[in-house]
This record gives sequence, structure tokens and C-alpha cells, in this order.
Amino acid sequence: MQEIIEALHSASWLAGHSLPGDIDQLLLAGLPCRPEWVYGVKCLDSLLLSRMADENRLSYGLEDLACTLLSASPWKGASTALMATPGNMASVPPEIRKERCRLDAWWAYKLVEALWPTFVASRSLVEFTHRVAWAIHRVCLAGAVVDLDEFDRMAGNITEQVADLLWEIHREVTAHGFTETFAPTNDHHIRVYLYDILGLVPPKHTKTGLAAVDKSTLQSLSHPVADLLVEYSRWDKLRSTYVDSLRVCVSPTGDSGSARVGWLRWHINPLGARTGRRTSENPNSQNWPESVRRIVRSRWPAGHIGDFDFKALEPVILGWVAEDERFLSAFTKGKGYVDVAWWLFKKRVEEGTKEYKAAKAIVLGTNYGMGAGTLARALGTDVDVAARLRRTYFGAFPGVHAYMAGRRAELLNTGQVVSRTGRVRRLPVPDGEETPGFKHLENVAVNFPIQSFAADVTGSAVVDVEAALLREQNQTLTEHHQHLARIEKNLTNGHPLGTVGLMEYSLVENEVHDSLVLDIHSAHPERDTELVVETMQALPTLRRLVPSFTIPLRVKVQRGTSWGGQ
DNA sequence: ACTACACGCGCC
DNA sequence: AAAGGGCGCGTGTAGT
Repeated sequence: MQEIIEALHSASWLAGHSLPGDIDQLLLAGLPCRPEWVYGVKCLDSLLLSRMADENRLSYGLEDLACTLLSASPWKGASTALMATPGNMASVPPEIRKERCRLDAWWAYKLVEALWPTFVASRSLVEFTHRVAWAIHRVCLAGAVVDLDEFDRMAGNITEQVADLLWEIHREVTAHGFTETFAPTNDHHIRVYLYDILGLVPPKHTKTGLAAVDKSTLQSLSHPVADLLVEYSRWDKLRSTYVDSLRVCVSPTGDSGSARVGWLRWHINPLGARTGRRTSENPNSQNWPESVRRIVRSRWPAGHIGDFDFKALEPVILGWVAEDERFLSAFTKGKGYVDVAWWLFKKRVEEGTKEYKAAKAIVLGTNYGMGAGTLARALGTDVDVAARLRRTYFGAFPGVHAYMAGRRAELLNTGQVVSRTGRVRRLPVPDGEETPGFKHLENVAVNFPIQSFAADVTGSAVVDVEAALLREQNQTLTEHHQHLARIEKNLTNGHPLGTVGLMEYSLVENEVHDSLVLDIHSAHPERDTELVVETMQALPTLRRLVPSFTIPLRVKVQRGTSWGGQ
């Protein structure tokens, strides 16, 4: 029991992941769905099923806990026995499925009720987290429509690059006596060719004593084939990830207007990251290059995709949290990195110049705990130049420096850090500075409150923008959710886009850390764009949760016929 | 055959 | 001694 309580406590920063599938089932079945059930399911799932705090990866099932702590009788056995394959509910009769969902929700709620005081620091934070998780779930249901012609163009470009490079590599290696079919991704082939056949001297070796063929080694060889191999691996990674793997995620759903389209459902874990950021998988849409983003088009023939970015979100938050007035106003009122560059070099610089890039590298780098050595490499300067720049930076922005020292002290004194919304990241340091990996923990301690609060800013934006758009349409959240669940079900079952009864208003269709992606209906593109920007700046939910957060935010809009396009 | 890990690399 | 925060995922290698 004590162990469980400790695990719950360790995970208190999460407090809000979800089991939305159960709730969708209840909604689709038209069953009454009491908010506290939702609430209970979400709390418990966060605590039991998602990633636990760093040091405590315990995994207890909901049923185990309910039976152990509340003397519940096991209820999952009957439905589990009817599953054709583990975890697949398809073969379980609907009535049994519904009853299981109902009991999941009920016991989750009872557990939360019983355990509440032991692990929840702030009820309002948990409620906020739930609202974000639910809005994110609706983003998953919304998914995205893919322009299949654009997909083919993107795939064709990448495939062509890979084929060209492969041809060049084969020409080179066969000319120099490599007899097998050379596979550029096979480390052994690379070793044989470069070190045995060509007789190049391996600059270093791997842990197991083999000649190194990693990227930095290949680059240091300054050999044309080594360069080709580096280039090949870059394009081949793009091909395997964004052509082959992505293709199987897209389900074709017939035409939309004149376009061949497909359908992508997102799978977003509302608290997948230790910081409170969301994560995305199958596919991971958070790491798409611009060329891949272009495949996303509106679900309405004349609609637009809007990308709404918070400008310099993490620096703004750093300035606010660190109470560094000069740093803060550089990013809220001034010209951001241009202003920072002025304080570093006493010189007005243009965006894109060497000094501008240096300022940006220093701001981002120090926030991530970058040392002088790495900074020097990033800037292409000597270590002592980089070290001097760091000192100048800390001298110009004393609040930032004090903030970093403060997180180090907090880490040493409490073994955790806390964000301004009250999220906790436990970072035990039993041996103080001597704890193995302390430098890393220190970097985490500095970064967590910033990245975590940024995730709450964007989370609030998702919730608030959704609410604002629905208010404009006189839609309730429940109607909207039911509608989305129905559409998603039909699209998943392969019905054409034109037959699933799309809603006729703009909606949030993705979130990437500091930006929202909206599918903008053609009825009111300007009105909706303005509404989204205003709402992202107003951020009513987060500002109510954290009244001291009065800092203005800037939003950059890019709207076009595709994601990231014009 | 399977899992675990390290690596590289896409994004913020 | 030096160390870049947070992810997902494809690949190859090492170990079982």
C-alpha cells in the first residue's frame, strides 16, 4: 500500500491522462456519462497506465487496485476471455463491452475519491489537465485530410533522391572492387569498403572495438564516398519514415471536390512527455518536415489550413518566471533575439546574421544547459570566446542567471522542481551533487518549469480556441464530441469523406508544442483566423488558473491551402 | 527468433 | 572529464 501511495505521489505531476476510448463508447451508445466517471477514469489512467515519474516505473492495473484497496470484485475477466486477440474488444459483444466500460469508469472514480488527498496537489490543476486531455482527444478524432497527389509528389521527390544517391554509391564502390551488392545502411559493408578496400585509417572505434562508421566519423574522413553515404542516410531516413511508414497510416477515402484525398487519424498521448507536453505516434506528426506537412489539406473543398504559432514562447516564459524585466521585454515588446544580440555585442543586427544566430543559440542553449564547449562548436568559435559570451549573457540578464541558480538549489534542497501551474517533476538527488548524472538532472531542473508551462499555454490554447469556435456556432461541447466520434468511426470504417456528414465550422486539428493547426472552414476564414489569434492571446483558462500570468503573448499566423503552405 | 540498446535524425 | 531540454521511429548490432 505504501508503495502504491508513493507511486501515486511520484506521478502527481501527471494527474490527467485519459482513457477516452471508453468514454467515446459510452457517448456513442447514448449511455449517460457522468462527468465524475470521466474524471475518475482520467485520473487513474494517468497514475496507473501512463509513464510514471522517472524513478518509479510501477505498473498496477485499475482492477488490481480496486480489488486490493476497495474490495471490488474482479469485473474484467468475462470480457477479456471473449477477446479474440489480447486487447482487441472487437469480438466482445457490445453489452459486455459497455458493462466493462461502466465498471472501469465507476471503480476509477471510487479510487480517485478514496486516494485523492494523497496525491493531488491542486484540484484546479487536475481539472485543467483533464480539459486539455479531452480537447486533445477531440483533436485526435478530428484527424487530417491528406491530398494524395501532394503525398505522391512528396514521396516521389524523396524516392528519387534516394535512388540517385544509391546509383552514385554503387558506381563508386563497384569501380573500386566491392563485389557484393553494397547496402549503404549496412555498417559492415561501409567498414569493408572504406577501411579494407580503400585503406582509409579509421579515426576511431566503437565500444566493441569495430572501426567507427557513424556520421561524425564519415564526415571527418573527407572522402567523396563517405559524403555520399551521409547524404544517403539522410534521405533514406526521410524515405522510410515519411514515405513508407506514413503511407500505411493514410486511409484512402475517395475524392473531395477535384482532389484525391486520404484520411489520417492522430494518436496523441496527452501527457506522453515528462514535462507535460503531448506526444504523437502512428504517425508522429510532431516531427514532420515542411514538405511532409504540405500533404495536409482542408477537409472542405474550399477550406484552408491555418498554422498559429506562439512566437518565442519559451523565452517569454523564461523571462516571466525568472522575473528578468530586460529579457522579458525583449521578447514581449522588443525584437527578441535582435535585442539579446544588442546586449551581447552592443550592435544592431539583422535577422539571419551570424550575431543573430549566436544570440539565438545562446538563449536556447543555456536554457537547455549547453556548456561552453558545445556552444563554441555551435558558433564555430573558440571555447574561451564562447565562455566569454556566456558571461556577457548572464551579466546582461541577471534574472536568467539567478533563475538557473535557483533551480539548482531547489533540486538539491527538495529533489524536485515545480512549474508555475504546480506541476511537479521529481528528480531525486540522494547524494547531492555527487549523484550520478547530476549535471543532466540540473539541466532538467532548469528546463522543466519552462517547457512544462509552455505546454500548459498551448494546452489552454487548444481548450480555449475550441470553446471560442463552438460558441460562435452555438454548439455544445457534447454535441461537437458526439459528432466528431461519429465522423471518426465512419472514416475509420472506410466511408468516403463526402458521406460522413462533416461539421460546417472551423476546428483545431493538431497541436505541435507551440502551435495550433486549424482546419478553417470557407464560410468565415478571416473571422475565424482573428478569433483564434485573439483567443490564443487571451488564454482565459490558463490565466484563471494562474492569475499572476499576465504576460502578453504574440501569435504568428500562416494560412493557406495546405499545412505550412500559402 | 526475439529483445534491448545505441545511434541518427526529423520536429519544437 | 564533460555533459543540449523534450519526443518517435527506423536501422543495425549485441546479447539471449
